[in-house]
Amino acid sequence: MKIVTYNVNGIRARLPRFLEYIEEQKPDVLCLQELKCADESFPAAEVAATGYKAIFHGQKGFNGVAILTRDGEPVLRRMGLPGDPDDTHSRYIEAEVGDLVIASLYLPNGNPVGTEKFAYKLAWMERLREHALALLAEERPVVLAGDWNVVPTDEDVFSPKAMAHDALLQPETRAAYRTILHQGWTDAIRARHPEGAIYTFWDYTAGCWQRDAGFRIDHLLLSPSAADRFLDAGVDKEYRGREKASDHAPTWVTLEG
DNA sequence: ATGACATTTGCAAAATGA
Repeated sequence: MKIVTYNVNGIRARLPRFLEYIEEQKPDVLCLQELKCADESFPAAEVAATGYKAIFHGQKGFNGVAILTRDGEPVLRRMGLPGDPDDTHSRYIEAEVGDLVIASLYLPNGNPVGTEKFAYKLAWMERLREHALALLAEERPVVLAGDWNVVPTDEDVFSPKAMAHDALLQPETRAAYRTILHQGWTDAIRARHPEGAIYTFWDYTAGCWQRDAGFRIDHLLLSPSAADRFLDAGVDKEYRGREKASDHAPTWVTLEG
């Protein structure tokens, strides 16, 4: 089965791209981020017409996450991470999909470094660390899919020097990501492509797409029993070059079963 | 770089992104 994470940068602005992606790739599970719409503005009728079933956690203007399934339907487990009842951002949704647990997450960007936005990013990652540990304790196949807003290593960005001051590359950001990984998760893209650059995001500005100045920030983390079923992983890069594309490309893993 | 470009809100220009 093909499980995809796709930061759409506005579900309504991206509707033609989103619908053609479903039509062409027919993913079993599609995790979306940056819906940028309130729940009442979610294009439910257009999604229903595809035959996919969706659960979503929207927010007016920014954020917003969803999980869509081709067969059956996602059964909601939680919206929002535990650990901060005052957090109003719609950045996490988790569901049962068949025998899998699947999360669609949109980790805070955190720029600029040294502000409360960066502190919020690190605090959110600490809450994710705790929740990820609880998920592992269930000893089930789990996929943590999303826009992590983390460049794990210098190999994962076109210019570590140019981006050295960015929140996505900070040592604290990378340490927090590694701490989660080392709980026992498998980074599916790196497992399949152990060497070299493989990007999932290209900024709209400065001709970044045209000169392949990208970042690897969309990740699919597999629990041990999900990793046992690992088949393949990749980036549907071609979609980034289409008309009115998102600045992210769909990023995927295939699992047995 | 208070930058580039894109999206949303709301109807101008600010917020957000990475």
